[in-house]
Amino acid sequence: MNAAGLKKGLKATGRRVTRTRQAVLGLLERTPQPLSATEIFEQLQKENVAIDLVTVYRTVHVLKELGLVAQIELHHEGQARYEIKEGREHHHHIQCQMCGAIVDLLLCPLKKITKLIESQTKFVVDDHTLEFTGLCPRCQ
Amino acid sequence: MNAAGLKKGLKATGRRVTRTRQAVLGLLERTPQPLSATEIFEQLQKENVAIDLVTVYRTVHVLKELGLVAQIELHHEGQARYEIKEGREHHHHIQCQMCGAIVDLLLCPLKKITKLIESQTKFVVDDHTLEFTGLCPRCQ
DNA sequence: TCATCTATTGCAAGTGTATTGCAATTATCA
DNA sequence: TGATAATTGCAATACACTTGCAATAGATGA
Repeated sequence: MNAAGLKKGLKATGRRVTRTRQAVLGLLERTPQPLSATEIFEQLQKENVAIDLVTVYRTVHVLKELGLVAQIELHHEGQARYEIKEGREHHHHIQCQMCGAIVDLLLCPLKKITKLIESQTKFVVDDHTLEFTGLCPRCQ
Repeated sequence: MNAAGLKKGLKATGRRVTRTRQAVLGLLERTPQPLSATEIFEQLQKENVAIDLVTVYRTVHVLKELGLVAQIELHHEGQARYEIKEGREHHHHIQCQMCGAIVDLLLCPLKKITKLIESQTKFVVDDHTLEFTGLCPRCQ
């Protein structure tokens, strides 16, 4: 686990290194798919890590602030998911509408398009979301 | 108002032409921005159209099924918005993170990219979401 | 026009995700 | 080790949206 990065970030912002923060970060690091707060909660329960769902929410919030974790919102899912950000390229996702599987897309095609949008709208673009849905090879 | 389209769609699916359905469609047609269910509810109240919030939700659901209205979900807004679909090109939006203003983007750059993603992931892509956030000219 | 049938509506209650207040707990540091 | 302040768990709350059911109101045929 990126314990050093976690510790450094927490210290730098006057926060404490706790069991639960380490457990949540550790779980996200060893899970390939983005997890929802509920999934984090349930998985840690299974692993006998005592943690409240409220604490999961507060923890992912902190991890986001430290830049260690990214929050993603998939199409019509009605809940946020979290994944490790540190050491990974900016990317997007595709989700199967049958089985719910989530796969990373390794390209983000929006850099050029962002320039175009800025000149068209006179906005200063700060961020974007891009998510695809469809059928995965198994569910076709 | 596209009363003909509404009537035709409703009849074709064994549904009834009601005051509330006409009122919701009419409001969406004369409002340039996408509206949330609560905003539809409040605006119709102002106009002395008696309607319950529950009915707004049920109505936009029907209008979506008829293909007359599109549901959009902006970045971190936590609520869906609805806009007229009929007669309009497929498009996306940019929202100002200061004042909340929503502006249409007149291009969708994802047709070519969709092909690429399909060959990369072996998914069959069905839909996508793409939303930008930033600062509008006034708020910069 | 009126009666009948059934879709639609409003109200109340219920879901599910996420947040907040506060007292109890625990990490940190002298 | 003991003081102090951040963190946690629990209960309550907020908010978007949905569901059950009785009352209402379109649609249809006589």
